[in-house]
Amino acid sequence: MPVNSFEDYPMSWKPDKKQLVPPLYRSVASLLEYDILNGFLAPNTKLPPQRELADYLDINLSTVTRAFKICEVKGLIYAVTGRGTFVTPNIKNAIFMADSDENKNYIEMGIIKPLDSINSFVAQAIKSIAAKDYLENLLDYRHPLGMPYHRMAAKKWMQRFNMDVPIENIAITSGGQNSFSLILMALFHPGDKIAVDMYTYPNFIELAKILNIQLIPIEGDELGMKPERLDAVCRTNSLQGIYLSPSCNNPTAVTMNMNRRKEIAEVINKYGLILIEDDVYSFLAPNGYFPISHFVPEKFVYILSIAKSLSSGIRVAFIAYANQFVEKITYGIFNLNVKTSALNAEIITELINTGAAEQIIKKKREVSQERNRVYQKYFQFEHPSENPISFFRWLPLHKEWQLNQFEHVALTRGIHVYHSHRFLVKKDETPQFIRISLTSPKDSDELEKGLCILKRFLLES
Amino acid sequence: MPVNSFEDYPMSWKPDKKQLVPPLYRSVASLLEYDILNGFLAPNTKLPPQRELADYLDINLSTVTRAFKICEVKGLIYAVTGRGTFVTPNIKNAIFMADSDENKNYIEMGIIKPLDSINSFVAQAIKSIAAKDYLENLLDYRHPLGMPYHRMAAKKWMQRFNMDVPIENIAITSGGQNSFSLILMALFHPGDKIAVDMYTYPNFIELAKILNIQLIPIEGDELGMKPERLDAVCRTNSLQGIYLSPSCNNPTAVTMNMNRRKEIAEVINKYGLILIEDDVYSFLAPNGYFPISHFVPEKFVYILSIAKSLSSGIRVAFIAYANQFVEKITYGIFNLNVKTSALNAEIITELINTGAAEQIIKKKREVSQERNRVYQKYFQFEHPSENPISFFRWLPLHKEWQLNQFEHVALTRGIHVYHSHRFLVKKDETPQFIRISLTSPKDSDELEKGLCILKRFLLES
DNA sequence: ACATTTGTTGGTCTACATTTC
DNA sequence: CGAAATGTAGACCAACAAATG
Repeated sequence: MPVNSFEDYPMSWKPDKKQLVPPLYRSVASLLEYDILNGFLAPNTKLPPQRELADYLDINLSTVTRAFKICEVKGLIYAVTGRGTFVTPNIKNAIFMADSDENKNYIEMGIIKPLDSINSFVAQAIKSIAAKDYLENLLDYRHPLGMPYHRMAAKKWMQRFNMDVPIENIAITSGGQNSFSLILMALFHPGDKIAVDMYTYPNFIELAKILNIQLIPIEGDELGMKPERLDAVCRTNSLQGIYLSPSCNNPTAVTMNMNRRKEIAEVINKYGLILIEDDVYSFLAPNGYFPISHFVPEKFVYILSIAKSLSSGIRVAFIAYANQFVEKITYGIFNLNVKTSALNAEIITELINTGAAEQIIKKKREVSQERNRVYQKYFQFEHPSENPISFFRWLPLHKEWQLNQFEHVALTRGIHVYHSHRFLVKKDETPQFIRISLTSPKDSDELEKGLCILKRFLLES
Repeated sequence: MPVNSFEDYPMSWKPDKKQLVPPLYRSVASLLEYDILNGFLAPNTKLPPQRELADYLDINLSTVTRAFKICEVKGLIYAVTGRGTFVTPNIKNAIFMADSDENKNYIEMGIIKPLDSINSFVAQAIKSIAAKDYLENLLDYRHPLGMPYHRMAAKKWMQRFNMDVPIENIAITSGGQNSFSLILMALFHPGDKIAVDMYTYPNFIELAKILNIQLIPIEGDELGMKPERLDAVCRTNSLQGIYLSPSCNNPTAVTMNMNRRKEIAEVINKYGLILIEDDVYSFLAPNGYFPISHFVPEKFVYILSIAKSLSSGIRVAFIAYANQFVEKITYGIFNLNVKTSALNAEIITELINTGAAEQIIKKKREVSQERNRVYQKYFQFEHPSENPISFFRWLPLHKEWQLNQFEHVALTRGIHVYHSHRFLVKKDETPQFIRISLTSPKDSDELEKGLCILKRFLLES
């Protein structure tokens, strides 16, 4: 029996008690789902406390908890102990190129284009491969992890960035994002927890969400993630992995120095975490740096996408991994993709073996350096461990904004940029930033025009 | 307090009660996991009944249930109501090409090779594309779902098989398996249930296992899955989807006739299931057949891989889907792969638009027909709805075998074939079969040699 | 600083479904 | 065929933990 009458009590959601059929918790969940999906409950609505609902419906508290859990897993609501349960605002923060981006009337400084236009080597490589007589060898089912010759090229390219592993521990995948999918599926389970930087690559965040893997943001300082914070979190939570991009963290542009890498590696080893090291920006890092994976020999997965460095459209990445993951990753590749097209791997192999790859990254570093020089005419670097030739910059925002509001107003001014909330696992009101892509404008002039608009906009607002 | 003393009671697993720390259920689960992973509990060991363990450990029955559930989700054990709980034998049934398959001393009739060797058109297409001046347009980040021109080709190719949808409902993916991953990730949740044929494509089974999606096998007859059985299962269970391959079911080679397709579609619509239609063998089906998707316009996903029909190594598939899935699938592609290489899509587009694709499948149908003629010299078709030009055949086995035992003995005789247990969701002792690939032997002579060995082997054993 | 609000977690009980004998 | 064995599912309660004011 309900203790009180709720007739004139203002509850934000009043499910019809008569509609409840066993199993109760599922019944409640589907009523809630229905009301959210049909717009009867607006985004951000605070739902009644679980106890109150339980009382109103004359069922047990934990029955309501379970019902809410179902909706939370589906992403319909989110709950905060002590504060309450809320309807999720339907925002997708992941960053991808839309199809309709062709004839835009703004300057692109949001997504990070990889300076593909300065690069005619790839088309050249395709032509030279097409002329070869072993073409048909590239067109069958064999070598799901990559042909030995391609894995040799991958090894060589990794060595270029101070990562040295035998080809038995290397596989070819269909790009960086595909590698993340593979690793999260093959080495983790739903419900597992992975440590990430406070500000993290949004596409990794969204992927983890889809796979029900929980990300735990760890505070950092100017040098990146703080080892003592990581240690503290590991001590009280059971984490399974950690995702890092130490060459040039996206979005903060921080390059982690060798000392910090070693400290972080120590904590990783101490708690037996699986390290997922994303080294897509390795070609922008100082030459002598070793990957963190180097110091975590038992539990690393190292991902070297070539999307930013060599070619974005070919969809190839190289991954290297510790011995104990060989079987699971092999099986994961079978199950996720079967294999990556050997033709695509051959193209990248050609670039690496002819030395074209080296020329491409040399040129990209030069152009990016030039773009950063332009940036410094308008804004300054914040601290010395920011990567000086990063493709993007991270600028503190001094006024408080809503994500959508800020990005929208910027667009009406003629520039596309991203607000820091896209990069947060939990959208809190920490200090705000914007990420500015320097490589997406057509040329330095367009970049300068964009930065000029931005500077004026920030001064006015 | 335990009711009995278990000192001299023969329990197959006796965890140390003193090692239990709260939370109890997790503690029990990790003790069990430890003992399985370290070999103290052999595969197929029957664990003590949950009640007995609970009594022995002096904890509640459902605490043990929960502990076992954790291990079951991890795939360490499996439970059957009424029979007991058992340690999972560590068998991977998925079928993939191993790297070491080059110089084998047996005739390959296990995996299904797609007659790639009769096909030099693909290399030709690559050469012609390499010569084109728009090559660089294929090499960037744009058009994550596929360039409009490529989706037009996909539409055209689908129309060839009586599937007609606008290009807004079509996307290019990185092959059939990649499409399954995409669909299971984007449209389903862990714990969801999907109906499948009693005998199902093993790589779909393994993928579902990784993603914690439960497959429910439905009985069939000579025409494929029985509509009344599907209806009965849907009435008592809440299913979310169904996976079918009606053009030529793998492994049974059954082609579903139009009448059965409509009956199945009716049940699918009645219960609002999501249809996953795998039409990789459409090019082997009679010309006038409509896909089941045609009759499920609100809830279909139709997958047209070109791995068997046009080229296995290029890693491209076309998918078409109902309007309501457009957003989720688009977002899923972003998160899983970002995009599929436009170069690869261009190659297939070229094949389709030049008419080479049509020639390839014509030739493959002829060769497959010839191979089936050879097969009929040794064995007969079982019933009229088996696809007469299937790349593989499904042969009843009259003696009872263990999967590994049978395949191993066949190998020592010089032939590689697959036992029906690989295709079962639950390995029961139903009537047994073997799947024989007709297209993997080099030529008809080698096939004949293989069939000869097989026939002798089956007669002797 | 502490009591209050609110969500989370673990353990228990009971009814039920499936398989076996 | 029906009783016994065995696993499953739903609901409830109590202790706990995090946020709030």
